[in-house]
Amino acid sequence: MITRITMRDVAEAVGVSPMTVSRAFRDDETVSTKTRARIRQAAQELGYVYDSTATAFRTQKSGFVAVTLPSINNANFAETYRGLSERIGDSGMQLLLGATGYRIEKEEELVRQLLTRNPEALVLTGGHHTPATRALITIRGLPVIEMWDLPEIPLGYSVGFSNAAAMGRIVEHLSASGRRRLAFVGAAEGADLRGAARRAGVISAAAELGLPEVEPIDAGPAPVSMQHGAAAVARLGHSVRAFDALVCVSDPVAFGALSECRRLGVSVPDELAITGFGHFEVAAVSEPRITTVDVNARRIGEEVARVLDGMLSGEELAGRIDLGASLVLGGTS
Amino acid sequence: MITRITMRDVAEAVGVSPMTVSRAFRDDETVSTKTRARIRQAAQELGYVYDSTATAFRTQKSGFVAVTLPSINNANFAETYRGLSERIGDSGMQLLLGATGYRIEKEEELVRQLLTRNPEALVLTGGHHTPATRALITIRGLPVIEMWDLPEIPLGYSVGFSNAAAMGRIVEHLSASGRRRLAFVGAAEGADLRGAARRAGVISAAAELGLPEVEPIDAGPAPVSMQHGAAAVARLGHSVRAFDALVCVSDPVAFGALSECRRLGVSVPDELAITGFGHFEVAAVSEPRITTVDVNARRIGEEVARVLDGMLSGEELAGRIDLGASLVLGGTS
DNA sequence: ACATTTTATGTTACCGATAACATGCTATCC
DNA sequence: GGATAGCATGTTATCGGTAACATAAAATGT
Repeated sequence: MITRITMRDVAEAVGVSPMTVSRAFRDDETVSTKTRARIRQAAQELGYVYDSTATAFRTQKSGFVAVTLPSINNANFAETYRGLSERIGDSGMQLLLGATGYRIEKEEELVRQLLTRNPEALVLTGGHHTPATRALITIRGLPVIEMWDLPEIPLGYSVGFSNAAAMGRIVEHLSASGRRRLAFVGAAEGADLRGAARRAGVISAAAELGLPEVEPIDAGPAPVSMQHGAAAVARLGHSVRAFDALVCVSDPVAFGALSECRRLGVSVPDELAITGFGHFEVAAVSEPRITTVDVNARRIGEEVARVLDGMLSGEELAGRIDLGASLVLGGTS
Repeated sequence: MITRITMRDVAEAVGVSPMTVSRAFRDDETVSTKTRARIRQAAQELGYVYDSTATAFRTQKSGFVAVTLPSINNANFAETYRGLSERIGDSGMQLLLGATGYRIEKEEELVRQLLTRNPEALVLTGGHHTPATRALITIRGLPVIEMWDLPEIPLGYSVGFSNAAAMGRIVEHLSASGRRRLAFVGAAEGADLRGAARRAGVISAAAELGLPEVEPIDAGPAPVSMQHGAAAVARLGHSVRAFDALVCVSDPVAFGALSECRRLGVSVPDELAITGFGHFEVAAVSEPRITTVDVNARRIGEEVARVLDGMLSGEELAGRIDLGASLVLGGTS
C-alpha cells in the first residue's frame, strides 16, 4: 500500500474528470452508459476501492446508524439486531454497535464515543438513560429510536412492548390455573431496569388479582442467565415447594430453574409451575416446554429499521409502536 | 443543528488557534495544563463533539477494525465478539461488525462494504473465503486475523483451534466408554464449512479407532440449532436406538436431541449417549449436563484483540495461536 | 438556418482535523 | 548581559470525495 488509488487515478486512466468518476460510482443517470462502463472497468483493473470516509466527511453524512444493546450475548437482543441489520441495508446505512452491559453509565460512555462518528440516527435499547445521555442527544437534534421497553418520556420514536403488560399475561394465566403462591426470580433490586419493570409488573398484576404477596428471589446481578436460575433454585433447595409458581425474569433463568427442579426431584408442573419471558429457543425445545411470552424480538428490529428508513427520508410516522406480547403456553404451567 | 460546532469555534471562544485545540483534545503534553483546562471547559460549554470522521479522513486512519461473524445469534460467536470488543477498546479501536449468515459469498459482499470504511485491520471467522475476498485483502496489504478454525493456508494471523482435533477428543471418549455405533448430527453436506470440518473429524477419528462407519444425519441447512436437533431425532423416532451415540455438531443441537429423546422415552445416557460441541451455557445447565468440548470462545476474542494490538503497534507476533479445546464431561455420555 | 433545449461533462471550493514546519517568548547559563 | 535552549503556540497545506455552478456539444423545434 505505497500510494492509495483514488478517483483521480481512475479518472486519469479513463480520460475524464474525477467528478465524472464520482458520478459514475453513484450511478448518476447523467453519465453516459458507455462512460460508466469504462469507468467501472478501469476501477476494477486498478483495484480502486471507494472511500466512504471521504464521502462521509464531505457530505457530512456518515451512513452510520449507531445502536446500543445491553448485551450481544442474548438471543433476543441478537435477534433484534439481526432484524434491524438485515432490513437496514436497503437504505444504504451501516450499523455501529455498542454493548452497554446493562448499565446506563456505560451507555453514556458508548453514546459519547459513537457520536464522534456522526451517526445519522441512534437506536437505544430501553427507556432509561443518564441525564448526560439525554442532553447529548437532544442538543444535537439527533433522530433517536428507543426500543424494547416503551419509555414513559420518550426521546423520539419508540418501538417495543410493555414489560408490565406482558408479565400481566403470565400472572393472569397462572392465577387462572389456580396458582397462588408466586415467587419472582430475577436480578437483585435496582440492578437491571428491565428486570425491575418485569418484577413490578408481576407484583402489581398479582395484587390486582388478589393473590398473596409475591416473593422476590434474588438470582444475582444482571445479566441473569441459566446458571443463575439454576443456582437460585439450588439455594432454595426443597423449600422451593413453599411456592406453587416461579415467575422468572427470562426464559434462560426459567430453564435453569427447571433443570435444577429436575435435579431436586421437584415435579414441574405438578408441584411447581415455572414461567419464562421472551420466547427464546430453549423454551420451545426443552422438555417440558416452558410457558413464556413472545415479545417479537425479531420484529422489533425490523420495525426499527422501517422507522429509520422513514425518518431518514423525511416521512411522518407514528411516534410509538407497541408490538405487544403474546402468551405461549408450554408444559411447565 | 443549524451549524455544527467545530474546533474552530472552541478555539475562538478560548482565544487560541484550532491547532492548539486539536492538541489539547489529544492530550498533547506540549499544551500547557492551564490552556488545556480552558479548552476542555469551553468545549463542554459549547457542546462540542470531537469529529472522528474528519480525523479518519485527514490521518488516513479510520480507527476501525472490521469483523465478520457467521452469526451474531450464537452464544459462542457472541462471546468471542465480547472478548474482542472489551479488549480492543484499550487500543482506541472501534469494531465494525458484519454477519455472513455462514456463507462466504455474503462474506465477500460484506468485506467489500467494510473496506470502503478503511479499516485498519480485518478479523474474519473461519479459514475459507472466496478468491475475490482473498484478492481484495492481499492487494491492499490489510492486516488480517482469521479466527475459530485454523486455516491451512492462512491469510495472516490466526487464532483458534482445530475442529478435527476437538472432535477427536469426543470420539475417543465415546469409544473408551464402549460406544461403537456413532451418528453425526449436523447440517447437510457442504452447506456449513465449520460443520463439515467437524463431521470429517468425527469420521476420521472413528476410522482410526476402528469403529464402524459413522452415520451422518442431516439436521437441515446451517445454522442448525436446538429445533433442528430435536426435529432430526423426532424424524428418526425410535429407530434412533440403532445408534449408541449421537455426536452433535454443537451443544444447541445436542440439547434439542436430548429433549426429543426424553419425549420419546429414550434414556440418555443408558440407551444412547449424546455429545455436543462448544461448551454453551445450555450444556452446563441442562439435566443431565451435556458432554461437550470447550473451545474457549471468549479467549479467542481476547487473543485476537491482543494480536491486533501488537500488530497495530508493529510488534512481532506468533502467526498462529492454537488455543486448543478441552473435553467437558457431562451426564449424557 | 438559427435559436433553444437537452445531454454530458468540467471547474471550483470546501467539509474539519492535523502533520510538518515555523516562530515568539521565557528560563537558564557562563 | 547576551547567547542559547526549551517550551508553548501559530501557519500552511492537505487528506478524497462531491455540491453547486458553469460550459461544450448534440439534439430538437420552427
